[in-house]
Amino acid sequence: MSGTRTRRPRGDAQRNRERILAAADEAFREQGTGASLEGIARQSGVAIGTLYGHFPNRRALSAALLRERHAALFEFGGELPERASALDALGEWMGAVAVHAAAYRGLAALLMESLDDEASELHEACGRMAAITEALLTAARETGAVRGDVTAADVHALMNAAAWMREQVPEEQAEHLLGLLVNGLRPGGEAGEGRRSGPRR
Amino acid sequence: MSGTRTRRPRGDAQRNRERILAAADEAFREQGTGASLEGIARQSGVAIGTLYGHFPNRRALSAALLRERHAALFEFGGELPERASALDALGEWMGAVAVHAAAYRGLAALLMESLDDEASELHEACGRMAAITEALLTAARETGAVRGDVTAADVHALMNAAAWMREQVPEEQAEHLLGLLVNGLRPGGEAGEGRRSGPRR
DNA sequence: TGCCAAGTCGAGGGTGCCTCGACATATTAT
DNA sequence: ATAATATGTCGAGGCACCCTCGACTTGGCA
Repeated sequence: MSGTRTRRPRGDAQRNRERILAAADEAFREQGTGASLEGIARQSGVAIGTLYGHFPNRRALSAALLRERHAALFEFGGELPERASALDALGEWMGAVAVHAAAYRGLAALLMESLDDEASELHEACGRMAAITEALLTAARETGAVRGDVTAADVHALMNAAAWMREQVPEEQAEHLLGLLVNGLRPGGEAGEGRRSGPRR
Repeated sequence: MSGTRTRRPRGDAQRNRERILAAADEAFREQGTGASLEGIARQSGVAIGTLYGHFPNRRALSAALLRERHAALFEFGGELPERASALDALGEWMGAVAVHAAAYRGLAALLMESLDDEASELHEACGRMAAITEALLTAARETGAVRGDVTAADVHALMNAAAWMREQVPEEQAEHLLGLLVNGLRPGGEAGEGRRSGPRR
């Protein structure tokens, strides 16, 4: 009857894992989530097989890389409701997510598809993001600052679109564009299948 | 002194060119602009070298594929000013471009970077798109329906973001999201560096 | 009919993805 | 210490793709 059912993880494995993560962060930052995994392995001084031993695929690697980052994001999101106006809180949240999702080129697309894909390593994180979005959106809607026909899924898409744009234009313009996106949530030109409607009668 | 300075182009070349374009259209449609060129060559029953003989690179192929499509788009854009409200015209234009840029996954990104890249085969098309955008935007701004701080570059980014989203969500939602984007152009929450400001005055 | 520019071919060198069996070694038990 | 073995590591190898280039073929024309 052994007390420790599993061996302690090997020290070299832990070291390698960390070196791979460091190299991957640098590569993804510079070349996007499509960066060469062989290059990352090379950079970490590890064989390609070792990299795959630690991370079975590209998404697993991204997910590991994003774990802490996500934690910080969620914490920030949790504190937002105490902020000034509900619309401001929502806007800040969208900005934070957009910045986050623009960390690596291609990440926004990854997050976008992971919302519905249960198999994705990023699915859980997306779920938590969605919950925060939902809460902030509901609060904003209740103050009448946001159109009634805007869903959390819409906001998710818009945040990621903001991140996508951030990959393509200078930061200053990206900031401005985010302002336009948030502005679009406000009541005004309800598309409307027939009825014109105001947010809540 | 020959009258015809150049030989008539060979018939087989013309035929091959067309078969390549047809295969490329199908492949891009299904797999995005990143589809395998070797696969396209295979599909057209042509050797890979032949494909490269006709189109020196992927962008040239996309550009050829888009030429007619672009012509139709520009014509539509030219007629728009005669439409109802200036804001509606702008909205319709944005929708048309978004649909266009979502024809192939990845095209929106291509169009985005081609606006500034003079070397791109798509640069000219982007320029014409920008001119139309500019005209419609100016008209809309003059009616006071659009915020003063919105530039044509902003609209370009937004249209392509709409296309990007269209690649990721169901069509119906995409349509709705476009409505939100257009709504964001309207006066209301001018970002403002410090001053809160009203739209004009 | 025959010349030859225009077009076609596909091997080949480079890169990347991912798998898998052989091999190495850190940890634990003796 | 030493051996036993679970845990890691290695990198060749099969496959796909990109793109180039020299050898070859063929359609248009005189």
